Amino acid sequence: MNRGKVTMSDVARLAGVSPMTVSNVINDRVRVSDQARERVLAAIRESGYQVNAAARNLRSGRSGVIGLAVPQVGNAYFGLLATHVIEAAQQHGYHVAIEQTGALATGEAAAIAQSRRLQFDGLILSAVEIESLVPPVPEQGYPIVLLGEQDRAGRFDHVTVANEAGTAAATEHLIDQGCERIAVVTGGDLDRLTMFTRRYNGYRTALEGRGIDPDPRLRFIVDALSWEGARSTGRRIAEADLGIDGLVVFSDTVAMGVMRGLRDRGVSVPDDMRVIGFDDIPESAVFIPSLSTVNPDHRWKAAKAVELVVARIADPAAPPREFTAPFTIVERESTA
Amino acid sequence: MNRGKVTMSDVARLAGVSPMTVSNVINDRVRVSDQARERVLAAIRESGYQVNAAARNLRSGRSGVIGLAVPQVGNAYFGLLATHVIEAAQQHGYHVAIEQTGALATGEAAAIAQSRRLQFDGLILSAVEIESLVPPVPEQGYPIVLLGEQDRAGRFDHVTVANEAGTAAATEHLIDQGCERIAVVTGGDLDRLTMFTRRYNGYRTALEGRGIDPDPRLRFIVDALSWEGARSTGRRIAEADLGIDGLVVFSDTVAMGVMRGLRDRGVSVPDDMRVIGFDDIPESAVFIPSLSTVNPDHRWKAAKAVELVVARIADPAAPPREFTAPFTIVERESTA
DNA sequence: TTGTTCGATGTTACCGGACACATGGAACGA
DNA sequence: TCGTTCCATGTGTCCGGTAACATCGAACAA
Repeated sequence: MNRGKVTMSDVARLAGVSPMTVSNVINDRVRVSDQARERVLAAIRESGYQVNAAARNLRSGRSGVIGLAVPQVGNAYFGLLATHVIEAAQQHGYHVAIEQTGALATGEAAAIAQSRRLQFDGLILSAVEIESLVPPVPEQGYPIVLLGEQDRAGRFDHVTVANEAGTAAATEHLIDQGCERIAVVTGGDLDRLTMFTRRYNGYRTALEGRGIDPDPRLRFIVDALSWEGARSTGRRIAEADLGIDGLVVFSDTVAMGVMRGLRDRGVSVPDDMRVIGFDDIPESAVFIPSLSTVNPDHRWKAAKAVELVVARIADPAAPPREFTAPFTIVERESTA
Repeated sequence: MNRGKVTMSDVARLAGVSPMTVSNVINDRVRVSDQARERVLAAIRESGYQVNAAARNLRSGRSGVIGLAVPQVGNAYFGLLATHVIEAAQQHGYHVAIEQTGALATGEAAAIAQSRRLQFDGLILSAVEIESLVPPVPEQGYPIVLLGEQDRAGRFDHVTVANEAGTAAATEHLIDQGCERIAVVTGGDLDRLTMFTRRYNGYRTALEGRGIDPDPRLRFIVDALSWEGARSTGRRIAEADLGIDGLVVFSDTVAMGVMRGLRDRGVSVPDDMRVIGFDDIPESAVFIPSLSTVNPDHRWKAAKAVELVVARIADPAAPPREFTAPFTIVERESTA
């Protein structure tokens, strides 16, 4: 049993055929006689041959790997996403390599460049700053699928979630539960049309649809996109003393941090204040109290994104497509 | 600005030098005159040249990528680990590709094979089943560093956590807080010397050290390594009605699931029962109640693992080394 | 002046596959 | 019997870099 240094020629010699026949057997390309095939397979087994991905890649121009760039792998939401993407990619015969962007425009640009450099056949980019990339995405012609975020310019395939409709439904759920002073927690600045803005708009739309006038004082921006940032925001909300009895939060992780902050100040969920999140990460069902949320079919999203990348790899010239994942409202203790 | 099809020869032609000089500039290999270097750099900028990783890899035999294989990326602990490994690898000029093993022996074997096939220069394997691999790890000679788990046969470099000592300290902390009937939650079967067994042993050792006779009825095996499995185990513990007032759990995620199960049955933490976990994932500080736990310096672990893999890539023949991460006990609400 | 040395740069071959095309023999029709 | 067709397999080349070695000119010593 040799150690990785067996080449195709070695196998060919062992099997008494030409290297090309070995290649044909491996890739199942053209018809090979059963006899030759079996001799080759035996030789492969015997020698422990493994194809050299670099060589194949160099010649064929394909690596069989698609990149997945997310802000942070440590975040529960992205971890969940990654799991599903890996599964979906497997079904298409692709391998997934995960990148981190740090939720920065520079990180996203770097991930795109890196993805090309490492010969990934395509990239699924869970972008948050794609709009602000300067120059506006230099990498035309390279298969990129945006996940989660939309691309106003329509340059990319993308799979998005029902940001507005989902948040609106969440807000309505709070209203249905009897909440009358519903606050919202969002992030970033609202000048740009980011995920934050879209979800905030969903909140407003729902209130207005029910004849409630949105109170600007009830809009809270997280101090930072971290556990601590969410927690301190929760404290701030508790201290604001604005008679808030319902809270719409743009993500489950932040919602949990906020609930923790509320708890720090003695505010009880759902007795004093009902809270609903967005994402339905697994932790949400376990948290105390368990968190009501919007579930944007993760598996569907991942499968669609992979499907789109694979299609684009096959046909780089096709017009970009857009899909929105279906969602459902999950009712749990936090809004009981 | 061409699109990724610029080769080194193109750059060379543009700069009026030979491809080799371009290569030398890029890799900073031998002395190149400042004049030539600048012309080459200008040509690279102008043409938008990017090295073809596949070609470089094929010729040099190195990819600059190290693999990180973990049971599931969706798990908070492994997500955290991945974050730190990515950071540490960056400092050594390496890129990280993440694999999933599913915590299965077959998955781990596949990850090793895959890692070689994809030309990763080395692999950091967060293994749980490495001992049961048959044949006992076929991939000698390939740089593999085990993370978290030990390797009894001493075949691999590994970075482990203080499983026994950490759990013992956790148990002692409960005793110090006044607990008298301390149960333990572990996983898998205890016949093999897995992480579960080691942590369980730490629990026993601590009890015996304090003159307490371990009661076998106070040993609970999680129903499954999932949120639901942990939760139902928590319910089971509550229903057991064994006068338990302290609980040592082998991981934070499972501890949270268990606390959720306790809560389902009306058991209050820490009033009725104190709970301590292991890992100190970020969520533990946010959970309600916040979870006391053992913190096995994640950053240190990741940095060490990367350091080991880099060293092994440099010298495959060096004798395997072993390191144990330092730990601290973090006291929070769950044991207050 | 001429030979030596040394640093900068060019030349050659090769890494390990896969594509395009060439070849050769069996099967078949006329 | 001979030419055609077709299928299985082999040959040559190239993918885009880089290691090893060759070369060339300037600086220097004798």
